[in-house]
This record gives sequence, C-alpha cells and structure tokens, in this order.
Amino acid sequence: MAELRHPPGTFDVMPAESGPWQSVVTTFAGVVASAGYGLILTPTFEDIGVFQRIGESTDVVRKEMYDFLDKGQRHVALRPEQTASVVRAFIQHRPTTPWKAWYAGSQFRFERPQAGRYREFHQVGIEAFGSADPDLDVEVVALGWEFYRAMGIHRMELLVNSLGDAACRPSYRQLLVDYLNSRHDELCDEHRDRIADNPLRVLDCKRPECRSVTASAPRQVDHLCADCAAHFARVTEGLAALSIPFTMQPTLVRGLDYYTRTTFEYAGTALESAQNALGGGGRYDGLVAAMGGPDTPAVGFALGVERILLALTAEAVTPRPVALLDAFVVDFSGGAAARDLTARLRAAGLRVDRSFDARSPKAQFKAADRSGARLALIVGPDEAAAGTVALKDLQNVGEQVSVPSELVVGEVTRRLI
RNA sequence: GUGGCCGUAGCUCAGUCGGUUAGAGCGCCAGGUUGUGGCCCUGGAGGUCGGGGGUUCGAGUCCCCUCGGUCACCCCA
Repeated sequence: MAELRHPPGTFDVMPAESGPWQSVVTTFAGVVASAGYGLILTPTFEDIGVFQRIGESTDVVRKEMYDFLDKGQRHVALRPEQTASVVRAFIQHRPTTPWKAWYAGSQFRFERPQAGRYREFHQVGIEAFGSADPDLDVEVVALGWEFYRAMGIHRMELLVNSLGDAACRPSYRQLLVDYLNSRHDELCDEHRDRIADNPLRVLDCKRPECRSVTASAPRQVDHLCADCAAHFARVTEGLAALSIPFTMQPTLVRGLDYYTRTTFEYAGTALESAQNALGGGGRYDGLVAAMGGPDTPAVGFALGVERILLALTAEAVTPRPVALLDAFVVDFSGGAAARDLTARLRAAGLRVDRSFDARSPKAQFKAADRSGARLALIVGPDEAAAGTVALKDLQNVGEQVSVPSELVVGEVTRRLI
C-alpha cells in the first residue's frame, strides 16, 4: 500500500483519454481569438491576499482555500479561481484598455471531492477590462455560448440576472435583510445566522426551507437604479438580437461577492443539479479598484473543463478520436533502417513511429496495427538491396506496393490525402 | 466538516458454510507462421486478496482499527 498515487481530489489524464481535453482548449482558443482575446498566463499560486479580495464571506475564501506557508514564511494559496489573478496582473502591468485576455489552467479548492468536483480542476475563461458598455457583457456571454455550441453541447440553458451596483444594491440589500429577518425561523441552519453577513447568499441556497422563503423574497431586478436598469435592458436586448435564448433567474447571485450588474450561468440540463454549472461569470466593476487599481469596469466568465466533459458524456457527444500517426515503420534488418527512415519522414512533417528492440515481424505489425497508423512502411534486407521501401495499407485489406526509397515521402503524403 | 457504499491480476469482476496450490474474461508477451497486423489455436508472465492487529487447527471470507477510492449534503467549475 506504500504505492504512490495522485493526491486526493486530483487525477491523471492518460494519453488515451486526453483527446477531449485537447479539443476543449483548442476549440476555446479559436472562439475567443475570433473576438480579439489574447492568452494570459499567471502564477498557479499567489499571495493569499490576492484571493481574499474575492470576498471574506464567500465559501471560496472561508473554507475552500488551498493555502499554506512557504519556506520563506509567506502565506500563499493555490488559486481557487483566476479572475483575481488576472485583475492583479492587470493592476501590476497597467495595460491600456480596452484589454481582453483568455486563460486555461488549473484551479484548486480544498474540499471533499465528488462527481464533477475536484481539488484540482480546470477552467478556461476570458476577462475584458475597461468598458462598462452592456454590449461587452453581450459579447462575453455570446462567446461562451458559441463555445459550448462548437463543442457540441446543446442541452444547456443560459441563466441571467442583474445584481445592481453601489447605487442600488445597498437599499435592496436592506430590503432583503428585513424580509429574511421577518422569516428568520424558517431558514436552514447554515443561513439563519448569516443574514447580516451575506444576505444575497441565502438566495441561492438549495435547501427547501430556504427555497420557500426566497421564492417570495424581494428581487434585485425589481429594485435597480435607472442606470442599472438601462444597462440590463440593453444586455437582454443584445442577447435577443443575437438569438441567444436565456432565462431570467432573479435568485442567481453566484458564489463570488465581487459581481455587479450582470451575472450569468450556463447550466447543463443533461446533468445532475449538483454539478450542472457548466460555467458562469458576470460583471465586476468594483473589483479592480478594490484591489488597489484604477477604477476600471470589467466583465468575464470561467467555464469548467470537467463539467464540459461531463456534459459531453451525458449528451453522448463523443469527439471523434484523431489518429496519432500517419505511418509506422517495420524493420526486419535490425533497426538502423527504421531509425533513418523515421527521421526522414518526420523531417518532412509526417507523424511516424516504429518498434524498438528488433522485435519479431509479427510483433512489429501488431504494434503497427495498434498504433492506428494508416500505413506500414517495411524495410529489410530485400528492400535495402533493391533500394526500395514496401508500403502497406493497414486499413484496407492486403495491398502492399514497393516504392523507390527516395520517393517514399511523396508516396506516403499522396496516400494520406 | 458529516454520512452511505466499495477495496481480489494492468482493466472488469467471480470466489459457496471459514478449508488445502486464489480463478475467469479482456489486455500484455511468446509460439503456431525464419519477412507481414486484425480472426483463430496453444502456452506464458502477472497477486502482500489495500494495510495492521485479533479470533481459529486453518482467514480473500469473521471481528476491530487504519489507509484509500467513490457518491451524497452545502456550495460551486
């Protein structure tokens, strides 16, 4: 049992299963590149202060932070999400706005793992800084929508809400606090004592007790100031104009305290509710300033890679596996000929593998077959003497032809078309 | 943090009432075929039965502890 294994809540993606992972990232990169987003890489860990700005009353900060003291006694944390890191980078480097960035990478939250939820998980996302234009909210939401469509996910609904801003949130918040206090005894244990702490969070509690209370709670959308109302109207108008269906969800507050105005979530309808959040995001006009930067509006989203893969499975959308190899070289003369031929073919841009250890012909052909290569290229004493390479089609029956050695690259290329 | 379920070969699993040398299928390797894959046949390698302790003449099987996995609750990705 002293066997080494990955830590709890983490996993390996072996080459045989990594195809869908690759397609998530390449598809996402293509979609966001079409709108001018550039790739950003930030550290996997940051000073814990970076993430504490997410909000002291959020679960992410209160109980899910994967933090520790390093050898220099610095209190650091593995990033639980990437928006805070991107904001920190924005403030540190002060790029000119509008500024658009996308990312892909690991996130960490220290909690008990279960289906679709891990201690190390993966997200792709975008962040756009420097504009409060509601059309930018629409662009961001639309890019996520387009990405899911490109992945082949259709059983999904888009939930949207507006949380207001500094002008209208406080008065609404008080309204909500008063309401919740009036029905204090009916709430679930966890939220009964947190009304003053973070009343909005009560809205997305899934427990029946809280649900029956929040069903008739005052809604932020009914108490928006004129600016927020106009902003939200323009967002919904834009989504309609782009033919993106959405559902108004007045209780959608999401787990992070920094959101203002627009919030949204892509919910997979083919998945269990415990892990149906495929992705989500919103506007966070106050976060940059709160973290010490210039007053800068921003909006973005993060999409969960594991959830995307779950949804693909649930919808039975299996991305077609791609062949890893064009050709497999079989050598009956010891290996030197295979060494030289694979090098030539690879230099010509072909994907080629071979056997090692001078294995038997049967074993080499078996390996060629398992590799999925389209062609087997055979070199041995006979071919060496004649200056040729035998070329065999592994996917159709039988056919084997002899090609002059110097013409092999051209012949292989021709046959792959 | 709390709770349910599960740990036997690389994988999926069987293993009766506690009984002698722990099995199957798939996969892997080799041979059948001195230079030809898939199908077939034959053979082989591969196990601390998660770990420790206990009961017993005897434990994969029963008991205790422990480690790991998995699922759920809250919340999220």
